Amino acid sequence: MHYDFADARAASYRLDEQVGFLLRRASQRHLAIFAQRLPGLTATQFAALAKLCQLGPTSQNALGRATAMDAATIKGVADRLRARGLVEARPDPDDRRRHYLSVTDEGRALYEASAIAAVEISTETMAPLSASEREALLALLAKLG
Amino acid sequence: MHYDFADARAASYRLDEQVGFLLRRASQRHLAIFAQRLPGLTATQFAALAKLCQLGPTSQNALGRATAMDAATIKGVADRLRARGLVEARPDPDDRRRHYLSVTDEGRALYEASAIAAVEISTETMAPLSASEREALLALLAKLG
DNA sequence: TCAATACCATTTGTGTACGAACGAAAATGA
DNA sequence: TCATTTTCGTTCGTACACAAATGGTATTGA
Repeated sequence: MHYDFADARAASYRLDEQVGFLLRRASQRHLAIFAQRLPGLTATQFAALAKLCQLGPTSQNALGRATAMDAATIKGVADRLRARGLVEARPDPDDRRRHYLSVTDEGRALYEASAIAAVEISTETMAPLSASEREALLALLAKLG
Repeated sequence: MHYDFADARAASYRLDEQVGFLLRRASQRHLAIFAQRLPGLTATQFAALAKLCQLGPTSQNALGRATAMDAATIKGVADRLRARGLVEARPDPDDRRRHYLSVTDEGRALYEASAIAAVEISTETMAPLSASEREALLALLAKLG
């Protein structure tokens, strides 16, 4: 049997050295920590809530862009936040395509009560890293945006 | 109105500096590149296929552990790989709970034909980074496992 | 004015991803 | 031997994430 380049290539493929795999594992770690520290609110839901608090009334798609979510994704997230009374939607009188989303008092209260935990979740996720390593990781990930 | 610590905290929360958000965005970037370069096979499916090629016949849950997938998740992935004829399942005579998974000839051929692209996807995902930055990122992400 | 274009929200379908619970089967220990 | 515990595969429910298609609305530019 002759030496097969495809075999050599395939044998040398190391899953645990691929970015995609490592990103997936790191995300799993983060989501597990988030669910434990802030149960009842997912990471994406918190991201949307936080952005909406800071931006003020915003259209649904615009909020999606601000939080790196697809139009179809932000819809589901917004629906769940509305169902829980954290966010409310009103039609835009100037543009009948738009639904303005805004945070309710309850939503703002939950956001403010959760902000500390949210930051702690970030540091806990990166707990295996030193302070300078954490900085480096954030800078490197930001470059991939 | 008195100075409110919660307000200050909430105002200083920066979504785009949180690991979770950056990890999500980096994963989106990676998955988009993967889907473009290797259409018809998802990143998770390829990971399972690759591991199974390297491990040889393996039980479903064991393959899940090797690829960092939940038992419920690996089941769906394995089902789709089996439906496409890339993987086949056989009962383990020694342990009647087990289904041994193994790669078909077609599955192995697809894996070997895709291995180059898989590595290129990794480097393309990290294209905005220099060689040393890529090394650093992989090392930092590995520490979070 | 009218047509092309862009944007908004929604729906459908597929594929992860996890928790929780289940029955069957195996391994362990007293 | 018997009871406890663990493992294996499965199912259900919830929540992202994206592609693609739809229909409504606004903007623009000829």
